[in-house]
Amino acid sequence: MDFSITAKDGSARVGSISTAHGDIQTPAFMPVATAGAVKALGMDDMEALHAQILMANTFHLHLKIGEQLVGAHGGLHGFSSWHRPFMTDSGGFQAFSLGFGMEHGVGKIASIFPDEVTGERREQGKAGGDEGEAHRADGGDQTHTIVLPPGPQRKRPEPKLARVTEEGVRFRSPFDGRWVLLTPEESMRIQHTLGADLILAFDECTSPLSDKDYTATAMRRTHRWAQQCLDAHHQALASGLAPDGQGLYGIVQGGAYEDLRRESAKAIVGMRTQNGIATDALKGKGMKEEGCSGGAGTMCVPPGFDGIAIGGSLGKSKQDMLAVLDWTIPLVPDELPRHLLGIGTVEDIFWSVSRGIDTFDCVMPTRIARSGHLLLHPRAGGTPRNKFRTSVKLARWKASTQPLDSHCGCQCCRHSMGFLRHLFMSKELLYYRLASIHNLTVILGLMSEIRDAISRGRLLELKTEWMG
RNA sequence: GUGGCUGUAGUGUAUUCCGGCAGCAUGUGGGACUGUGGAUCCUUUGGACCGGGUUCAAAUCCCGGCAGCCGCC
Repeated sequence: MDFSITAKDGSARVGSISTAHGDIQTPAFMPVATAGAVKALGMDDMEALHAQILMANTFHLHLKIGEQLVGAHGGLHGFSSWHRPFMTDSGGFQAFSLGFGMEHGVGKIASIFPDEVTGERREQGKAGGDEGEAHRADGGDQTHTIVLPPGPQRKRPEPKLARVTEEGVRFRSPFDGRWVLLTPEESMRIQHTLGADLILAFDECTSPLSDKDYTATAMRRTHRWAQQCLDAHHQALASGLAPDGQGLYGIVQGGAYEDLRRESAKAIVGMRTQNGIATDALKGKGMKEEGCSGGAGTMCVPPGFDGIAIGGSLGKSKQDMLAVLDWTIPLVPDELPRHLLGIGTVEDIFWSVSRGIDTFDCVMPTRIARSGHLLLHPRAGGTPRNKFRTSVKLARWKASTQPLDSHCGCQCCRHSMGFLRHLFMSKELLYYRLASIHNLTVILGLMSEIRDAISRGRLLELKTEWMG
């Protein structure tokens, strides 16, 4: 993959990520296609929406069907018949969120503060917080067990478990209960087989409720994993086990702690493959980045990550998240594309793009669609106050003969709100499809407006139009 | 025609025997949801078939209607 910038407006930039399956104009939003399909929508829909790239999920594809079967279809592209770019998540986040975070209702940005995890993890995290290479040989002793008591309202009686060791994450599959071990090498192998255009390093996403000691321990472990991912990836590229041109993003962690975020950004940005493979495939990048003009057969600096993703806990508020971006982005060279994992409300997109983020993936538009919320363009009444959304089930829509946004032009907005509310209340399948189309129309349309505005040097005006 | 059983939120039920603040589920109305969760959570609303009697007090006991179900003629 390759990345080039074509216009800038402040720190915001318009660029293009080129992949084997086409280019992605940035800033871009990736709809999430967890199991290879965007829920409720078809590939024709995604093309009509002008989606440029989809985010699929290693965790689900690995556990539900298995990467071998996907590979036998010719990878994600052949399997799903989506012939534009794909990105895959590493599976690390889900190992925690599906077995951990969701039990407490804690997302990437904490808004509530339930009881923290039990003391066992804390004590061990503290005891192991100072190691480096020393523990790699006996990772078994470096076990962090995260045990979650069932919440007061939970019907499920058994606490969930996620065990983190130097080796990787061991957890119970939420689908069939079996024990699964995910490691950096395994995540890379799975993602190579799935064959997405852009893949992510395997990382540990800590909770916003984790203390600094544990966040630091997890971050440094994630850095060691990142090195393993980078090495495994270049080995696979060289041996042909990974698709040509497949790009690997490193992930910056460090929670909401400034020194940790800076440490992480420097580590990930500066990381270079150590596997010593000097092939033609590797030469170009190393020479270009470091301005080396060595002759054939010589390699000055081995390649690092193709892009940088910002992940993990983004703090306890929007301000915390913006601070994380302000600490991290200046340490990422302009030449690398920057992805912000899991973020994607209208406000977040504006704040992040203006700080130099290039790509987003987020379940928000499609998930809230299915639970009855429709996004509002400013011309249809969207404001930060209403979070640019309305609820389709509000009683006031019951008798409405008007569409949500008569200027929208999407399939959903050809129908009256009264009809849409009826579909939702009746749990008609058509509702999920129409609502998902509408919400993606709004978000992908916003990205298009943003690219256009940056090119014209009027991002601030556009932001004012939307945010007031 | 006759005997028995049953009538409790929009729906399904608990409490009835032995009278003492009518509970639960679902639905309705409002809210939450950020590397997926058609899930889930919070909150609000809403009820003793009708009429009479006994009692300090009736969903509960008694009488009469009405309705439904089952059996018999």
